[in-house]
Amino acid sequence: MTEKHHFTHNWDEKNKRVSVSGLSDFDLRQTLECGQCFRWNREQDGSYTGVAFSRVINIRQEDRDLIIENCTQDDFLTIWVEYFDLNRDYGKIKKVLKADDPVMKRVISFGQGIRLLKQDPWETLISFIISQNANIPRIKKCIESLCCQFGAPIQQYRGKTYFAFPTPAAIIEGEPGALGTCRFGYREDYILKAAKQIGQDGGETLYEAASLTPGDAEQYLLGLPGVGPKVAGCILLFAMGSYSSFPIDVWMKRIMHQLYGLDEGNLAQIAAFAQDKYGELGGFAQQYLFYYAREGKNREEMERGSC
DNA sequence: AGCCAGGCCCAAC
DNA sequence: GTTGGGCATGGC
Repeated sequence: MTEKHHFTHNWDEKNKRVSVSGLSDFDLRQTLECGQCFRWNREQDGSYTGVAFSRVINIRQEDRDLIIENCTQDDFLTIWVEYFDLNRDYGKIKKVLKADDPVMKRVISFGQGIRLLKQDPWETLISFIISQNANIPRIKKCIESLCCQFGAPIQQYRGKTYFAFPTPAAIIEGEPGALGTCRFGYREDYILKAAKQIGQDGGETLYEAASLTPGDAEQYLLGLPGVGPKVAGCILLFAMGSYSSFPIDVWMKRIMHQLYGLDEGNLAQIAAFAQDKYGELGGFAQQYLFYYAREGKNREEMERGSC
């Protein structure tokens, strides 16, 4: 019994273009700019070009359609359907979260088209080690630098060279001192140690962690250098399909205080509240809340700038 | 200029 | 087991 498809797709083999139509609850911009991923760049025409799983694509949305350029049908089916979580019924999820919760009704209306991307665990691990005590523009720069320095070139696309996310071996065997040019600061040591540890078995343990129970997977992740509860939560949620995971950072603390009156300093209280209120859907709730928190900041800045 | 950023580590209780 | 200071760096 396969899951029901909520979309149809066509492909143009000659032009390497795949068109997806009939999507609902999908907003490309919200999905790619809500802070879960760092390697997508918005082009002049509103499309996005990015790299995941060593493939370069350009993607744009027109109403309920997606147009994916530089993409074979095979890649669409084996990579991008899962990456963009196209088979999940987000209408149902939002309905459950909104039931008897006016807060979530408002929060979800802001990010109604967010999807949880299914990303690569190794890339997600390193990306969120980098993310600690940094802001999103800086995280993007660090990752870009890492990929340019150590990643394998994939292809020239529209005049630019795109690089794969580097393997652990590529990072370990890179030019001594090259890591320093990425400007990771104190995170550099975590990254090098993580690369050594993960590279030891070719990433096997990390990739198998996804099939453990969420609790066991979290315990494994917490043993990696530079990985604490928040980073582990992001890896579980964005790469391992643990959708009950509810990563709590400074934005989440603030917004949970603002919206639900919880104590910002009491991490355990916030976690327990989320577990109780959102349960298995915690990860989805977390993304809507995080987006709302950051959108709210952007709104304030716009308002300040205009007067 | 100075505060803050998708926190974690480690020492001191 | 909990708490708090220190932490490289750059965005804003």
